[in-house]
Amino acid sequence: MAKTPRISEAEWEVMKVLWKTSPRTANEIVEELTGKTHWKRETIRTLINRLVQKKALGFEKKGRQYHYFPRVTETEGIKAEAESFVKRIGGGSIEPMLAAFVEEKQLSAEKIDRLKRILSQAEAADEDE
Amino acid sequence: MAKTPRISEAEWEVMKVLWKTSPRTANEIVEELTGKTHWKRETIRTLINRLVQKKALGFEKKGRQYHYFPRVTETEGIKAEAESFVKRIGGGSIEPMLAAFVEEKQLSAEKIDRLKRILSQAEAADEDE
DNA sequence: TGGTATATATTACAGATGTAACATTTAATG
DNA sequence: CATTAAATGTTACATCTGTAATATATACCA
Repeated sequence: MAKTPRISEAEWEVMKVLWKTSPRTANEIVEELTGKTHWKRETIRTLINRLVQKKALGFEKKGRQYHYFPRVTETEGIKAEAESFVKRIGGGSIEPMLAAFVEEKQLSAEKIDRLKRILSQAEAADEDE
Repeated sequence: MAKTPRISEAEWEVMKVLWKTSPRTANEIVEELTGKTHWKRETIRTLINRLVQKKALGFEKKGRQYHYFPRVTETEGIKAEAESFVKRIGGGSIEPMLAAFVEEKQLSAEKIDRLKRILSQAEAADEDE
């Protein structure tokens, strides 16, 4: 798989729309984002175009309209962000990060369980080596 | 506390040096980073100056030299990054992130334990509400 | 005290990002 | 077929980042 392109913060909002449902036309994307953001149509169009250039989005021409779809999966996107985060904090502790998650209440009981399981696996693998 | 300023990727490397030991002179910072990076002295000086402007660093004049020190703690820095990460992925799952950590082998058994404990606490708090 | 070495300060410049305006193409309608 | 409305495409411009080069101030030595 090719390297996940670097997706900026504003561009991410566009990706999220398409990760939810795709393909979608530019207008549909604009509609979804107007209300969530204060961006003008043309701003959103610029973001879409940049994402196409970066090959994070693809499109299919249907008559006069383009139907956009992601070429990077949400999981790939998140993983790339996570890696950049890890690289950045380097040796730093990741506890403040988990703490931030907790504060933001991003963690349902179910999610917590899944995370614990991931950690347990890591622990087991650790012992192996 | 004032808002943590936004610290770029390259700037983070400078912060990390000072989080390890501070205060330090520009030359000491340069010395530490030469070898780790390929940056020229002047590049590093630029980063330092920008960080001072952003108030992420402070300094004390000692004769001709400045002695720099962080005005943002490492924990604050990590927390800010984490928040930006959370905000970015929004509803997305954080599992790929933990998976990335695991892959990067950033997690010692001890760390894993601490993380599990944080998760357990979150779980408990969850039940409370 | 004037020159030199060494710090710091100013300026540079290209690419990425946020945020749009303006221009062009083309499908649909009269 | 000509006009228009709606897509898409091109250009803009300020700020932030990465990556330096050049200029200036100043402490110390001769």
